[in-house]
Parts: sequence; C-alpha cells; structure tokens
Amino acid sequence: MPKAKLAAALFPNPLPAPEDLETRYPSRNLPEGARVTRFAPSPTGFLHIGSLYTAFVNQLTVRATGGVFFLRIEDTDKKREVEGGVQSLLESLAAFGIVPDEGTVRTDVSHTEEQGAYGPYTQSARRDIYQAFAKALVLQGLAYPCFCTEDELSTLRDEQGQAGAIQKGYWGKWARCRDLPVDEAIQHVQSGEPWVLRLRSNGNAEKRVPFTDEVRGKIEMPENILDAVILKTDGVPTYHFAHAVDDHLMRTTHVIRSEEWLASVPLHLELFRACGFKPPKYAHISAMMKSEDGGKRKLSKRKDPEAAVSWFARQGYPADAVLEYLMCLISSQFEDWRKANPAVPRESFPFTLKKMSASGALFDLVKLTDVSKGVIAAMSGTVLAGQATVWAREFDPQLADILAAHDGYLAQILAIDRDGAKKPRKDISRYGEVREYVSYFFDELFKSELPLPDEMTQENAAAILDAYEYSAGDDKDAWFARIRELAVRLGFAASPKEYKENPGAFKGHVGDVSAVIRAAVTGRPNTPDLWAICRVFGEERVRGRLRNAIDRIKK
RNA sequence: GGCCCGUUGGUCAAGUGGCCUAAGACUCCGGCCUCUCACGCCGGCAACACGAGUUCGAAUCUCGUACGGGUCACCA
Repeated sequence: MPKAKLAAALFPNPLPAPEDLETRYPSRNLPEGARVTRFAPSPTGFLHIGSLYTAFVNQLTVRATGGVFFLRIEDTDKKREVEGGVQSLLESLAAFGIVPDEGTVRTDVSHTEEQGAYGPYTQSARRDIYQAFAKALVLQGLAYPCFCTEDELSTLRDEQGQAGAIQKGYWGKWARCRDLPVDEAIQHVQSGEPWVLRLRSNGNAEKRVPFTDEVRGKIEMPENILDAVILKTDGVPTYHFAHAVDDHLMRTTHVIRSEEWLASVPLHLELFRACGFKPPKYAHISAMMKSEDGGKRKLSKRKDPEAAVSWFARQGYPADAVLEYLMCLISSQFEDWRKANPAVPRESFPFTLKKMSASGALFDLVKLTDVSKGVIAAMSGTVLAGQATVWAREFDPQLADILAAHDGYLAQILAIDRDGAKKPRKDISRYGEVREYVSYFFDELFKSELPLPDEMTQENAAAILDAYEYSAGDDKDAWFARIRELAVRLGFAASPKEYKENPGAFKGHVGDVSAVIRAAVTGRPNTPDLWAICRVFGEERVRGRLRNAIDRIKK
C-alpha cells in the first residue's frame, strides 16, 4: 500500500475521518427553497465597498427564503492579517446592516463569538478538517506532494513564457513532482524537506466544462488541467481547497462572490468532484468600477479613497443611503419599486440574481448624493439631529462641543421646512454638510455678513432695517403681511409680479425687502423659511441681529 | 499572449425577433411655482461599438472585428 504509506508520512498526526465529518455537519434542515449563502472576507480590517456590495447581495439572497447567511473568516494568509481586523470588519458590516445568522458574530461592542452548528467559522481553526480531506485525496492518488522550490517554479514560468502560446502553470511535463515515485516522495518527506500538496488533475484541455452562473447564464470553459496547490508548506489550505471543503461542510447552496473568481470555477468544480462533494450554485457579481481618463477600472483600495466603506462614514453618508444606492445597482427596477413603496424595508424587494447586471457599473457619487438627499429628507428634525450629532462626535469634535452646549437646539433648527412638510427640504446629502447648513444659528459659527440683492443700495437697506419691527407673536401670515406693508410704505412693490409689470415705479419688490431682513438675520442670501428661522431664534436674538446689521451699514 | 466575461445616451439601466420614430432614473439646459434657496411640476439635449450573415422583419439570434474588464501565485 504505497499510497497509504505516503499519506502516513505526510500526515503523521491523528486526523478526523471524512465520514465522521460528514455526519458531524449534516445537511441543513431548512424549508423548501431556502438558500444558504456566506460572506467570506479575509481579516485585513479594511472593508471595500465592493465587498460590502457582495455581502449585501448574499444577505438579500437569503432573507426571502428563510435560509441562512453566515460569515466565515478566511485567515489562511497570515501575512495579510491585521490586528483587530475581525472586530473592525464586524463593526463595519453591522453599521451597514449586514448581520450574519451564523459564524463569527458580534455580541456587543467589544466581544465576538461564534454562532451556529457548522463551525468553526474561522479557517485557521479548521486545519485538521482540511488535512483530513487532503489525506483522503492522497490515499486515492488524487493529490501528491511537490518539493519544487520557489526558484524552480519561477524558472519554470520563465521557460513557459518563452515557449509561446502554451498554457502556463504546473501541468504536464512541467509538473515535475507529479510522477515522482512514491518511495522517493516518502524519502523527501521523511528527510524533512518542505512540501506543498497539489491536486493531481485529471482534466483534459480539449474537453469543456459547462456550468450555469446565476447571473450570467450558461458558460463553458476548458477543463482545469493545472495541478493546483491545495495545501501550502505550512499545512494551511489555499483559497480553492478551503472553498471546496468549507462550502461543502457548511452546506452552502449559493456561492455568490465577485467576478474575479469566475476563471477558477473549472478548478473548483474539479476539486468538488475529487472530494466527492456536490458543487454549489455559483453567482459571480461584476466588480464596481471607477472612471479614469475616459476608461474604467476596478475601484482600487490604494488609489480611491471611496473604495473603503469607512470613507462614506467619514463623509457622513447615512448607511441607509449607501444601501439604497447599492439596491439601485442590484436592480434597475428598485427605484420604481421604492417610489411605489416608500416605507417598505428593502429586504422585501423582489430580488433575483438573474436580474443583476453582468457588466461592471461605475460607482456614481452624484447618484449616491441624490439618493442620500432623499434618505435624509425623510428623517424628522430630531432623528437627523441625532444622527448628525453622532457623526460630529466622531468626525467634527468642535461642532460636537457646540451642539452639546445647546442641547436640543439642532433638532429645532433641522425641523424647519422638514417636520410635517409635504415637500421636505432636500439640501443635505451628508451629515458633514450640517455644520455649514446650520452655522448661522450659532453665534459661535455665525459670520456677520450682509449680502444684499443686486439693486439694493445701502441707504435703502438701512431704511428697511430701521423701519422693520419683528414681533415673535405673529403667525406666518401676519409676519409676512407686516413685511409687505413695510415694502409698500418704502416704495417697493407688494409682489414681484406687480414689479415686473411696471419696474420704473418701484425701488424693488417685497422679495428684495425680505432679502435684506434675511441677510441681516442669517448673513446669507438664501435660507429656508425665514419666519420659522426667526421663531427658532426668538425675538431678542432677531432684534439683536437686526441692530448689528444696521450698525454695520452705518459704521 | 492563452482562456473567460462584457459592450444601449455623460452615468445607472429597461428591453429575451415585430408593441422601439428605444422606457425610466441621475446629471445638464430651459420654463412654471415662489419673499430667497431647496423641493415639486412641465419640457429639452443625448444611446443600440463596428462589419457581415439568418429572417418578410434584429438593440434582441449567429459569426467576425474593435474596445473594456477579469484571470493565468504556496493572495484571497
């Protein structure tokens, strides 16, 4: 039994039996049609907007079916691992409403723990499981140890590079260790030489393997012929092997991942077959792109700050806005649906993988901004104030201090033209804009300027401010009637229409008179409803601002 | 370079052989509403990558070309 000897030399330590693993992780008992999906990031501590998108689609796929969405940590490459990466990953995901049913789950802000019966969900803790299946492969002659060094491999690549149009990689006559006699292999192992384990591919490049991608439809590719590495020198599996073992044992039904994996499907299919597993369904989602120099390219972690979801938080885009935007990318029908169902949770949207676009979409910040304005417009003043305050505490401490000194004030300000309005204002797209939006309400931030309309002279402005008397008791109609009356008294038209009909007869119109008052109170040419603003200020502060403006003109 | 995927207005996209003189949304430009702005409403600009073929008929099917993207690691 030479193969058994090889297997024993390769794996001297006791390992679970594959059959036992099968019974330990039985088929899931789920309702008909329920799907099992997963999100499987490596813990680099950096959540890419594209990863969020993928995770989101995975979760969405499951929600309507009563299935399971789990999180698996792919930490098989210790070089890329980052301290605290898992924790920050979970936080980022949770902030965007991605909450797995199983796997490594956050239980509170400082603590994570595994949930579910198909664990461990962290690959570094599954070493024995991979090795058990790897050993079984060796026993069947479907895998073999390879002793080629990095140098040998790179000269192999050089030779292939010069050989022209041949398939690159470890196969055929290039696969030197493939046909190493078993005795020799055992000797190498026993002498302590480092080795990797490779799949002994029985693929044929002339044959084609058909499969169905859930978003792209039928695809045909040449069979895999590469003797891919499945166990690295340190005994840890490569992505490909871990994918086969984990997604089989965790009973994943749909592997939804980014497009870059499409090319390795033939390998994955061969791995599933070699292990005796039934392959899952695949869906490959196109990557998010960014336009540059007229072309498009993948959003890059290094070059594009907006590739990181943390960027959106810093800018103050509500997580909800990002998700709503992502929904637009997931299905073009979403916007219509949303218009018809403004308050329905997006999980209820009838979503299908098939409807997803097979081409990569440019990430459109302008569109996000529009969506975000809509999301923020739907918030009450109190809610918006709360969100903005939370944002400020993290990203604008000075603002946070000012807000804290005026408890409840921000909510009053933001309620203007918002709470109860049929057409709430849509001029804030990010929490980061709130500071500028409300600055004139706070004496600490107010810039005393007096932007007057083009035709308005200083004398006329002074006359208006001298004559104007603010009374906090007026309702909106009375308030405006007072301004109109003042306008007429000072030689301004009572309405813009009247002015337009006979411009020569007036100094201007009510709008100009209001503009002067607005400028005096707020320092700005445009604002939300001035009457409401003045109410929030209170009589004393309004009069104070008016007086200051007069002094300014007369100084 | 081999293999694979993709290509409808500036952007996201509907469209699965006749309903397409090609929908909708964002942007941009006009106008209306209006005390300003924002909103809202009305209108406008703007596209089937190219070439062959199949067909009575093609954005839609086939082939080729071009362009874009992915992949070819002991990274995922």
